[in-house]
Amino acid sequence: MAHDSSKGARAAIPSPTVARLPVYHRALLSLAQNNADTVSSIDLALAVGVNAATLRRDLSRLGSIGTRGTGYDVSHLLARVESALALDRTWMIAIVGLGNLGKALARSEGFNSEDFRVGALIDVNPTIVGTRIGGIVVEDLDSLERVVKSERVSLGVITTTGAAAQDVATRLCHAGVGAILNFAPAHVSGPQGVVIRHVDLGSELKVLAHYGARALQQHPSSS
Amino acid sequence: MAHDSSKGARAAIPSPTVARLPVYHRALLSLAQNNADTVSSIDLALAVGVNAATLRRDLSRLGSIGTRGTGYDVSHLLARVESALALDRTWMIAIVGLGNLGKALARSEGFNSEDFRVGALIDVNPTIVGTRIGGIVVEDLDSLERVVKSERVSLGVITTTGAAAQDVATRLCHAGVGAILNFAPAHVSGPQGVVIRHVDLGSELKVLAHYGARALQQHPSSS
DNA sequence: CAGTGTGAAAATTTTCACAGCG
DNA sequence: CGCTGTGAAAATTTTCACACTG
Repeated sequence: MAHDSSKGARAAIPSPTVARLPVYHRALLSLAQNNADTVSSIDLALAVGVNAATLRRDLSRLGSIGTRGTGYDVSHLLARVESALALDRTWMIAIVGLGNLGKALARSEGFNSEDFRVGALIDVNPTIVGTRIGGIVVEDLDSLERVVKSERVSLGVITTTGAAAQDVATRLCHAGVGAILNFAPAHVSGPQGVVIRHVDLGSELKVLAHYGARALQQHPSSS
Repeated sequence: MAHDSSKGARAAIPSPTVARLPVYHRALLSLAQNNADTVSSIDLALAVGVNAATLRRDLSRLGSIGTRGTGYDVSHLLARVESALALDRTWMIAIVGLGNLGKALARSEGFNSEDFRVGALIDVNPTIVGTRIGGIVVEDLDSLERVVKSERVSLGVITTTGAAAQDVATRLCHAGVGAILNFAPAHVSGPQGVVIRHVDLGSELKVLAHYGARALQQHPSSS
C-alpha cells in the first residue's frame, strides 16, 4: 500500500481506518433509523466487531467530536463520516466488462443509489455492445474516453478478464477517473495519483480454503 | 482480525501473507504456462506489485526452498503455495442468497473450477426455490443443513440481505462449514473456530470515493 | 461518574541491508 | 557473481490505561 502522499493535504487518514469507515457508516445509518440519538464507542464497536479503542482512535482522526460521559451524537457523527468518505455528492461509475459479475454490479443497489450511479457500461463483445443493462446502453471500448467524459464518470470498475485489465486501467486513467476498483484477476497499475484497489473473488476463495482447512482439521465434520 | 489461534498448530502464517498467497499463485501459474523454469524474487515481486523483501519473507514462511544465485523453481514453488492454500482438494461451496451477486457467483468460473465447486444453492424466495442455476437446484433455507451435509460442503458464501446474514451464518456454522465469505452488508460472527471473512462491495465503493475525492482534488478533470 | 481522547506500550508488518550459499 | 533467507531497524497499527471533561 503506497498511497499516502501526505505532501500538501492535511494529514491523510491511515488506510486501515479508511477501510473501516464504511462499516461505521452502515452501523450509524441503522442507529439513525432506530432513532438513536447517541452511541458510545463500546456499543458501536460491538456492533461492527472492532476494538473500542481502535474505534475511538479512528473517529478522532475525523477531528471527532464526541461528548465525554455521553458518547457520540449519531447524526453529527454520521455527517462527519460521510464527509470523510466524500459522500456529499453522487459519484458516477463506469463498469468495463459485462460478464456475470459486471452485469450483476450494474444492476445492484449499491451501484444505483444516492451516492453512486452507473454512468457508463463498456464491453468489447459485439454481441453485448448496443444492448441495455439497467437502462444504460453498453458502448464499445473505443468509446470509453468519450463516455467517461460526457457522463462525468470519476470512478472506474474493471470486471474484464485478467488479460484485458491493464489496458482498460490505462484507458480509464487517461480518460481522467480518480480511482479504480479492479475485480479482474491481474495486478494493474496506473499513474501516481490514481488509486487502484484490487478485489479478487477468486483470491478470496483461496484465502477461505486456507482457513477452512485449519478449521476442519480441528473440528472434523461429523458425517 | 482476531483469528490467529496459534494454539496447537505449528506457527500460523500471518494474515497479510495469506492474503498475498493467491496473488503469487496466479503469477506462478502464468509463469508455468510460459514454460518459465525459475523466477527471482525481484521479478515475481514486480509482477504482483509487492516489495521483493516482503515476497521473500512471505515465501520463507512456507519453509521455502529457493536456490541462492538462481531464484525459485516455478513448479516447486507453485506446489508449496498450493499446499499452503489447501488447494490439493476440491472445496464444495454453498451459496446462500441468489440475487444478482449470488447468481453471478454461482455461474462464475472461479466457483466452478478444479479447486472449488458449487455444491448447494439456498434461497428463501419461493419463486427461486426449485429453479436451476448452473445445473444446481435451488433449495429452501430449511434444507440448508441437510444439503450442506449431503454435498459435503465446507465453505459457505453469504449473498443475502444484511438482515438475513447473521441467521444464515449461524445455520452454516451449525451445519459444519469451516469458513464463511460474507458479502452481505452486515457484520456477522460465529463460534470460535470458524473463520468469517467480509467482502462488502458497497464499502469498497465508499473507500474508492474517499480516495477518488483526494485524487480529483489534485487533478481536477479537464472538462 | 460514564465515556472520550490520547500518551505510551505492545504487537504486528514492512523494509533495509548483508552474510552466506550455490 | 547473483540471489535467497533473515537479523535488525523502521514503520505502522492496535491496544491499554487513564487523565480529564461534560
